[in-house]
Amino acid sequence: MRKGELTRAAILDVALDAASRDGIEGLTIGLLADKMNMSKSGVFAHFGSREDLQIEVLKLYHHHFEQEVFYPSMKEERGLPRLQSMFAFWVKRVTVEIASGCIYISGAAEYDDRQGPIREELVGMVHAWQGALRRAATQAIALGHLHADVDPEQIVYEMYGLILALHHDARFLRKPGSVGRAEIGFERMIECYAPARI
Amino acid sequence: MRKGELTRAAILDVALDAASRDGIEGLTIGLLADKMNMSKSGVFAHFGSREDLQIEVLKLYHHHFEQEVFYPSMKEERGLPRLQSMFAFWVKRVTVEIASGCIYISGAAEYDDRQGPIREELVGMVHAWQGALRRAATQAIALGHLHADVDPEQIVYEMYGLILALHHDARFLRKPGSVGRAEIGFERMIECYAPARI
DNA sequence: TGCTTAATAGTACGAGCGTTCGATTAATTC
DNA sequence: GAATTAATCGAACGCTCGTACTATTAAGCA
Repeated sequence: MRKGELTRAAILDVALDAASRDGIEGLTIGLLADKMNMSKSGVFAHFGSREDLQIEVLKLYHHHFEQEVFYPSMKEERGLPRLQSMFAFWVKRVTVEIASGCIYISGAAEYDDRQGPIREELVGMVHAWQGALRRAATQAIALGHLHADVDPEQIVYEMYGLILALHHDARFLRKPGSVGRAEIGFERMIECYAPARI
Repeated sequence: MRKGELTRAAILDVALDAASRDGIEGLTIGLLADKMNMSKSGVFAHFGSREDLQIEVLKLYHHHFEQEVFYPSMKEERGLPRLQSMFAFWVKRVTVEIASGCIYISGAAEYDDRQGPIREELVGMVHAWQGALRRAATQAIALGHLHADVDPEQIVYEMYGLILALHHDARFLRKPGSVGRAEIGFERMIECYAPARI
């Protein structure tokens, strides 16, 4: 591996950390240069522009998310177990992230009104994750783990809400006990949407 | 009313609009000056600092929120009707805001890691609203409208999650049908937490 | 080791930021 | 209408930003 690729990766690591804290829009080449003990132009040279750097950071975050949440839960058997596993890993990830922040969530707030490639990238990633959740929910319904009348989109919506509330209460309000509430809310939802008893 | 107070109010109106779109941190004196057809220093003179301006904008938003959500629902009778009314007015407000954005929500993302007076102001406002929700939920439980074993905090948590998901899906993802999902989720939660049948 | 190419540093530019200050115009009061 | 105070402007300051250039140093390879 060439040296350039190595530094580039190191910069992206630092950038991901900074973006988790201050948001994608808070990323600054000068700040990265400081943290890397490099010159601004030295950092800049690795990316064609600030926007390219921001998109690379997004892709790196997406990769981490896949590794820590998506792939592990895909090992679980299809249907409800997988859906529960997805939620559990997701909660776990957000819990760890409470000190730093989830870029999907902060990014959604930053780019809900802007347009351009960064927004597109972000929307694509969230769509991908919501799609995975929807598929798992659909399978859970098809396998009879959940009531046949339930709309999978509704399940995705409520799961997302529970995670957003977790991020909000734990990270912004710094309120203890939020993780437990997310779990209780999820269990209650699953119970509620359970198949009709015979 | 002096002329100064009038322009000040006009600036704050424009600033609230801009902050709803681009966030509190996106507020810029130069931008306001442009929109007001004034000089930067002319705008600046009405506020001691940018930070003061931002806090005034927060207070103005809080006032609107109270007028449109809090006070109307307090007219409803205590317990479940009031809680339902709070949710309904809240949904209505966020729905209208989809084009511009809710400052409580975007602010939470912007200031979850910063500190200072703006964060304090924001946290205080959200606390106040969550407190109002908790009181309503507590009353609903006390009046037997909801099951005695339910934790009021859990209800506030889930209501907040439904609204956050609405803001996320409708405003960021621009996904249709989100309002319906918020309502379905709320109704299901109420049903779930209904008092035990005799 | 020497040559070629990659990686980094240094400097500069123009723009926008919040803020200060003195001048100037407009509104209010007598 | 004159005197006084309030409101606004204009220019400037120091800062940080992304980016463009050229020079310099380090790495990779023959």
